Amino acid sequence: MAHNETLQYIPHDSTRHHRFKNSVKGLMKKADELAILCDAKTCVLVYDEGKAAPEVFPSQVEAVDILNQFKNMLKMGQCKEVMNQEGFITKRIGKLRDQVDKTNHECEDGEIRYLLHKTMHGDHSCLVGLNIEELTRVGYKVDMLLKSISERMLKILSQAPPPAPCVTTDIIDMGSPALYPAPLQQQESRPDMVSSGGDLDALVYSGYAGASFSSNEMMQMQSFDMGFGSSPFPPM
Amino acid sequence: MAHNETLQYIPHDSTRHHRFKNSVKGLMKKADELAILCDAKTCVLVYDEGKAAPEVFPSQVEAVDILNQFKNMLKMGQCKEVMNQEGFITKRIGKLRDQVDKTNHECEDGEIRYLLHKTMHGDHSCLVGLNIEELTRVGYKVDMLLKSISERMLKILSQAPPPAPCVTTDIIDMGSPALYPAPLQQQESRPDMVSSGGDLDALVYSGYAGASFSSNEMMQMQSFDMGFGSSPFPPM
DNA sequence: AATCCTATATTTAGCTG
DNA sequence: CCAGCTAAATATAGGAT
Repeated sequence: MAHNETLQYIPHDSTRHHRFKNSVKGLMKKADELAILCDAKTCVLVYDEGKAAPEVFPSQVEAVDILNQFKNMLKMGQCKEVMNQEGFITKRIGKLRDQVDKTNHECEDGEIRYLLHKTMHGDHSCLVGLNIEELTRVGYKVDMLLKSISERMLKILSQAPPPAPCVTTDIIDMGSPALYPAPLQQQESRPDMVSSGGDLDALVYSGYAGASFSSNEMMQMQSFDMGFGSSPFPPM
Repeated sequence: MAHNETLQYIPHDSTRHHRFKNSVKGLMKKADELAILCDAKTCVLVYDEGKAAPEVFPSQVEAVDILNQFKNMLKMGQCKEVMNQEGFITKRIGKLRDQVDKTNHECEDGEIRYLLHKTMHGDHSCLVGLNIEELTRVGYKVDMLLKSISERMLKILSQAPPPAPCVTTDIIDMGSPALYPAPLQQQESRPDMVSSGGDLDALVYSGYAGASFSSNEMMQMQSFDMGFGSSPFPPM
């Protein structure tokens, strides 16, 4: 940076773009140095004005790792903030967290699955009675579900069919069982399930025409909606 | 960095720590410059070796925003990578994504809730038949649930009771209904639910002694487990 | 747009207090 | 641990290809 320049937005496009490129390069280099010299995990994201894809260091996959670590830390860190505000209970909470770690291993998954099951039916009130440990376990389960969904998205996208058939303005039908016979984990038919892939796909687009769930189940599902803000999955 | 120094881990503690501090400061300054001069959103995370809390720029809250934006972009961006690999279908996929945006608004939530409901019962095979749009909607629902859980954790932690009563090596019982009467969203009792807070709490600690769900439901829950990797919620 | 060039400004390592 | 100092190294702006 020039010594007496007033550090404000550069209006001239060419100059600004030039600067952007160089600054990003510099940032990345410094980040790399730091990571190597001090064995630090560093992550840099830079979104150019308006652009959708950011510059990323060290790489997208490593960045995601570090970002997850960060989000995880934040969740646990909320604990620490409270601690600092109320310094006198710091030690006690530390003890409790150790205790939580210990009891984590003593609990079986069954209870958590039950709580998750209830919550998915819309009964968020049942979360009210839980402590950190239990919420974490429920959260973990939910996160596994998210991962499963993400993996499905990736698989579908990487299986994108060559443009030979059936694609103009119609919605893509990658879900068609003819094109993508389900690899799937479990396929025994249960009384509360419609069979699989193709049927569901049809179901979605036909507005429930063939659905076979009870109105009781439907009510439970309706009550699941909550009004929270920003999410990796946009509300659309 | 000295010009001919071989860019490797600095073994001497004091020197390394000094370097760490200065480098972080430099990184942050550069990041700030870049953000101002080019109106870029920048985010820097640096984890010192072993330390739990990273250095963060520009701030924790802004970082979380940018990080969410990044994760969101990645999900949608997986599409782009495939596009680049198969350049000739780029335009077609672009069209399809527009179509997806359009149909997003035409679909009611009901179908998604139904799919989510099935998935939560362990039937991940039903995700196989879905396209990006639908997976995104399911993912959004799940994410709302994660948020709800996180909020509960925060609430519990910020309500951490002063160390007056009942805390030595026993697990903390913040969930006790006497201390934290449920504020709750919905409380009509349904045939498939045990009532709420206190009962559940007891349920968890007593190993299902009073649970009132069918063995059929239990089997469905058992099948929910999946084997995926890293998560903001540690497997414990 | 990407690269090279170079004078100048800024950053940094290693000390010293 | 922090702050100031200075020589040396690096980064940057602006112009040319």
